[in-house]
Order: sequence, then structure tokens, then C-alpha cells
Amino acid sequence: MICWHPDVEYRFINFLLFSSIPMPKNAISPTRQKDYPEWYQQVVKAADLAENSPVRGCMIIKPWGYGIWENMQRVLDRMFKDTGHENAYFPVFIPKSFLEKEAEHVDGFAKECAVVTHHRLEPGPDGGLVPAGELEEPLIVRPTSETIIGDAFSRWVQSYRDLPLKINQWANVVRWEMRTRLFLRTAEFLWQEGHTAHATKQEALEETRMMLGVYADFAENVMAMPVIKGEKTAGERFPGADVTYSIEAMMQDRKALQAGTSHFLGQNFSKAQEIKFQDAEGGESFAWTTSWGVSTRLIGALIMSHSDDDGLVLPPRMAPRQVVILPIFKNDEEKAKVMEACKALDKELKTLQYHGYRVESFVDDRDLRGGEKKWYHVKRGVPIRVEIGPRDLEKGSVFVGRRDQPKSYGISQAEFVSTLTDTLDEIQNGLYERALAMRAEHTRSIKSWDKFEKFFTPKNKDQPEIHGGFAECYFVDCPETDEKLKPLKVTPRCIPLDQDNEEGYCVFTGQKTKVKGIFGKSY
RNA sequence: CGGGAUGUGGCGUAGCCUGGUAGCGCGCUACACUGGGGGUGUAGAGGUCGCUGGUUCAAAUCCAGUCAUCCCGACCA
Repeated sequence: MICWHPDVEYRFINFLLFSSIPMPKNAISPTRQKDYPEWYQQVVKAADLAENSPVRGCMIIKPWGYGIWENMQRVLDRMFKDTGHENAYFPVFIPKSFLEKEAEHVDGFAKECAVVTHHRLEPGPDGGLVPAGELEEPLIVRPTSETIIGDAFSRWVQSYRDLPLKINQWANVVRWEMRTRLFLRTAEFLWQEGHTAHATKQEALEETRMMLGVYADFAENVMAMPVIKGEKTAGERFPGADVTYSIEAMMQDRKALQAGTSHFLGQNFSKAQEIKFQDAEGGESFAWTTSWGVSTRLIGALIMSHSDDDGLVLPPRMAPRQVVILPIFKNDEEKAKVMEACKALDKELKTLQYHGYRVESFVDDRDLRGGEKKWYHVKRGVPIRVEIGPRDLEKGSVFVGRRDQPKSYGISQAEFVSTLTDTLDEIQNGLYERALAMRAEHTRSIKSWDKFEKFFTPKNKDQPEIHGGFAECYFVDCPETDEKLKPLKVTPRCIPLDQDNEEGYCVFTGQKTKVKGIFGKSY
């Protein structure tokens, strides 16, 4: 600068601050890189999925979030029925004595049970209401329903002809957690729990694995979320189960999320609750039972699998609405024409079928500024935005924005409609491929403790950056292994069902073994 | 339940150290301009500073207690 003058400098700074220098702008702050947990919270908020409730640890699921859950329910419910299950409903309250029957089960859940001790409120001395009418036997708000369903099963099952018994219920459960996060861990959550009883061990085991397969199929093909099917180690097993299987997914911060579990309960619950039957030979046997479940946690998994720094990204098969139509006009005259065209397109799109269901589209004709409206839908993860304005009407075209890519493009309306379901599939598959590539990039086969330790240690200890991932290691499931992992906050996620059966040495104990496990930090 | 922090209009916050009855941003309302993009301007509405008590002429500001929330641990879908 040749001559300096305060005013000049002021204008220069002003220019820098307010002129239209294009700055990379994201709808969500902070970004994933900067503060992943906070990013997650902001996405939930910006997409209007849920909010914290007046009751600590509980959440209010808002329409857009509940819409996702309804889609999950719809698809899963059909899958359950296709594999021979029926829905039923059991009470939210469980007599305390029921929970006491299975020792391991008690240990697992007692610490986090909500207990009902009274059945009435009376005016208190200070004007408020105080509980009165103490119950003779306290009731537990179900943390899971093995015990109360098992009790029913014990009455329903008499003969081998009553088996198998395959029941599912959609319900809410309560677990009084210390620390909660929307969708990932809440004190009350929605889920489905399947409970089955079988005449033979073999059949029960097959059921357990089949349902694990159903979950994996759903996660990968409907949620576009790649998962690893595997068995849980002893330390991670469901309280009271002989074998616990799970599907494990990698989130974008490279932490693992258990997305669904399927338990082989052996005869533990049937013996505790006397689920027994007379077999064909006239002898008396205990049934073999299973239980399996997924919860609203899947919504958390969905968010963290695909979303970006502009907010939620929904795979089309999960989106409550696949298409939003945005009318663009300047005056009433244009509005009339544009709205007519929008409604016609909306109607036409709704006649299309996508994976067995109607395509859901809607016209957003709210009186909002264009940009605001666009970002509203970007943040909510609507897969496809269609803009229609006067110019498009003349050309018979539409302007299309896809949530999975930054750029918009023009296309003839006829072509848009005829290729819509293909485009949706392209988005759906693209999201899966992207998540799969991300997981592959951060999965390592690790053979030494040194490398293992390094893999899971952040460079910056005070403000840990996103690091680690999945480590695939030979290991022996024993207390020594668990102890060694503790300081790293790494846990065995699962023992994958796919094993190559080659021999190696346990990374933690040095013992010879054929078993490989997946290790990671987890939610 | 251990360690740390916070509690001010719908949301986010300044003020608190050095007491003198609240300021800002976003949002909201109205109008105008603008209109393929989260724009601009003008005018408004909205709080007594978590709760209780104390110190003081005077407290959002100091003290005590209490409740709630958040973060870090132990526990967990």
C-alpha cells in the first residue's frame, strides 16, 4: 500500500469481512473433524430428529426422527413375519420376583432398573403431591422382557407340538443409564425384542443365527450400513445368555457401534422359569430359548454412518420422504402456474414404487426464502430436492439437487420421473459403498502389541483427534486379554463368523490360537 | 457414586473478580425492498438474572444451603 489512511484500512478490513469472498460454509458447526460428539448433537438438532425431554435421560422423538423409526419398523416387521414370527404385546411392568429368577440376569440389569413402589398420589403437607399406597411387591419397569415373556411361555408350552414358539414385540424399555446421548443411549428407548422357544438346541441356535442374518441384511441393504457379524466374547455377553451374536458397524469417528444383538439363551431361562414340554417319547424337557433385538439406537447409527458437515444424509430407503419439491416464483401469477406443476409432479411421483413402497414426495410451499428452504431440507437429509420455476415450465425441465453430491443439475421432467427410482438406488448404493470404503480404510490386521497400542493411541492426548479404527487380531478370550485392553479403552467387538482358520499368536497373551477378533473403541 | 464446571428473555451468551435494579447475537412479529437461494432495511414484542436464606442503604454480582444440568470416570443396546 502506497499511502496509508485510517479510512482506507477500515474499508479494506470491511472488504475482507463483508465482501463476497467465497468461504467454505457448512450448515453444521463444528465439523466432524473438529468435535465429533458435538457435531453429532448438532446434526440431531438441525435435522429436527429429537430433543431432550424434561425428564433426565429421556428423549422426545420428533416427527422426522419418528418417521425414520417407522420406516425401520415397517421393513423389519415384514422381515420378522417372513421368517415365521408373530407380534404380541407384554406389560411394561414386571414383578420384582420375576427378575430374581435368573441370577446372571439380575446382576446385569439390577443396577439400572426403574422401580414402581406406589400406586397413588396424595396431597402432601407442603401443598404438593406425595406418593401413597405402597405396593406389596414392587414392580420393575421392563429393562428387557425375557422374564415376563418367559413366564407366559411356561404356560403356553406343554407339548413339543407347541414348539417352536416365535414371538416379537415392539415396545419401549427403560434402563436407568448414568450418561445418555440422544438415540445412542437414552434412559427410555424404543425397540423390538424377539423371543423364541424351541425343542432342540440346534434349532434355537439356527434361529439365533438366522435373526443375526436378518439384522445384517437390514443394516446393509436398507440402512446402507456395512456391518460385521460375529460372536461376543464372554465379557461382552448378554447377562444370562450362552452365546451372544452382534452386528458391529464403524461410525465416521472410527468407533464401533453395536447395532443389533441376537442371543442364544440355552436352557438358562427355561430352567429358571420352567418352560418345559413333553416330547414325542413322553419325556419331559426344557425348551431352548433365544432373544434378539434392535432399538432406536439404529437411528444414531444411521446418522453417524452417512451424515456430513451439512447435516443429516439419509439413504433413500430410510428417508420418510425421498423427494421434496420446491416451487420457485416471484408473483401470484407465476405462483399459480408453478404450484400447479408442482402438485402434478408430486402426484405422479407418488404413483411410483420403490422397494415395495410408494415413493414419498411432498411440495414445500411454505412462505420461506428460497435459500433457507433449500438448507432446511439439506440439513434434514432429504435424498432429492426438485426445484420448479417459471423457466423450467417453459422448457419442461426440472432442477435437481442430490443430497449425496454437492452439485445440482437440470434435466427434463419426463426423464427425471422415469429414472427416479434408479437414481434413488444409485444414492442408496453409493452411500453403502462410501461407508464400506471408509471402514476398509480404517481396518488393520495387527499382529503385535506395540502396533496395537500405537493404533489406538491418539497423537494429541489432551484433545484426541479421530484415530484408530478396527483392528483384526489373533487372540484368546481370557481375563488377561481383557486386563491388557482396559487402559487403552479398547474392547473386543466381536469374533467374526467368517474365520479363515489359520493359526497365529494372541496379540495380548502370546498364546497360539486360530481365533481372530475385531477390536475397537466403542459407543 | 467419585473428580470438574455451569445455571441470565425461545436458543446462545456479556456483565459477577472491583455490589447500585440488565446488554448483545440468533430466533420471533409487522412493514418495505429483494427473489433459483440460508439476503437487506425500519419498527416492535419478550427477561428481573435456577431456588431458599443471609450480609448490605442497595445483590445477577458477596456468603451459606439447596435443586438441576453438562463434562471426565465406573456401568451399558
